[in-house]
Amino acid sequence: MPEALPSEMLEHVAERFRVLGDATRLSIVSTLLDSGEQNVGQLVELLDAGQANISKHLKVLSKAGVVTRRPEGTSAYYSVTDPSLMALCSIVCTRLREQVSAEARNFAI
Amino acid sequence: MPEALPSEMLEHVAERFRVLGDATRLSIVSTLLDSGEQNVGQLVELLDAGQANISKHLKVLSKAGVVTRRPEGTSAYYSVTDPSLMALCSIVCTRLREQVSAEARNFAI
DNA sequence: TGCTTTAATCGCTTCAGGGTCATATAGTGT
DNA sequence: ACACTATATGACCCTGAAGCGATTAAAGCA
Repeated sequence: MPEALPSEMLEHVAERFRVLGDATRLSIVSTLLDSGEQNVGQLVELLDAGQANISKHLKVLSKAGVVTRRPEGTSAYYSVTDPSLMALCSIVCTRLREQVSAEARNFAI
Repeated sequence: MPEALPSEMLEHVAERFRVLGDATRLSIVSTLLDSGEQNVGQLVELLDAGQANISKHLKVLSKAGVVTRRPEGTSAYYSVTDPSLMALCSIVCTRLREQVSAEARNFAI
């Protein structure tokens, strides 16, 4: 019987969750999912953040294989390529909503 | 049309991922999933970690609603109560394996 | 009322990583 | 070659959190 979480993978799985555990990075992937491929400048403007900051986060995301970089001229276009991302986020969102409503029920008691 | 990741939830979703983004915490939930409910002392022994450390992580996990605490005598028994946990971990594991094999293919080319 | 056991908390140190500014690098056009 | 633009990187500061030892708190028992 397979373990729920193989011990050799623990650190890797944690690392993946850590990549997603930052609001700025989530806002980047959210933007890419909503509006499709964007270059760094566009993301900087849309998210109202520092250029260096966005670049760094994009590096983290691309190193993790969440996004892919497509250079074009002096620009770099990024898009989400991780097919599991939507599922992960949607599971977490659903769970969070469940917890909120469960808490509301407890409060009512 | 709903956004992939509602902006009001960004920080909450990130926080949830952050809770799972630690190898020690993952080893705790992994143990609880494999062996069922355990008290703090048992976890300390199984994971060969400091008691204060485990207690702190359990607090984080229980605050996030991932595990539940059941006091009994001077002990405290914890178990996983988040139904989404398995799905999350299994998605990440699968994705990681995909990436590894994809990398292996690229290397072969 | 102590005494023991178990867990939670406090104080502390250390380190990873997020943010920013400044600089380097790379591509484009003149 | 030079200037201009877009992105990446380096240096730095600073906060958050992990880990540890010591202490406290709570439950059970003599």
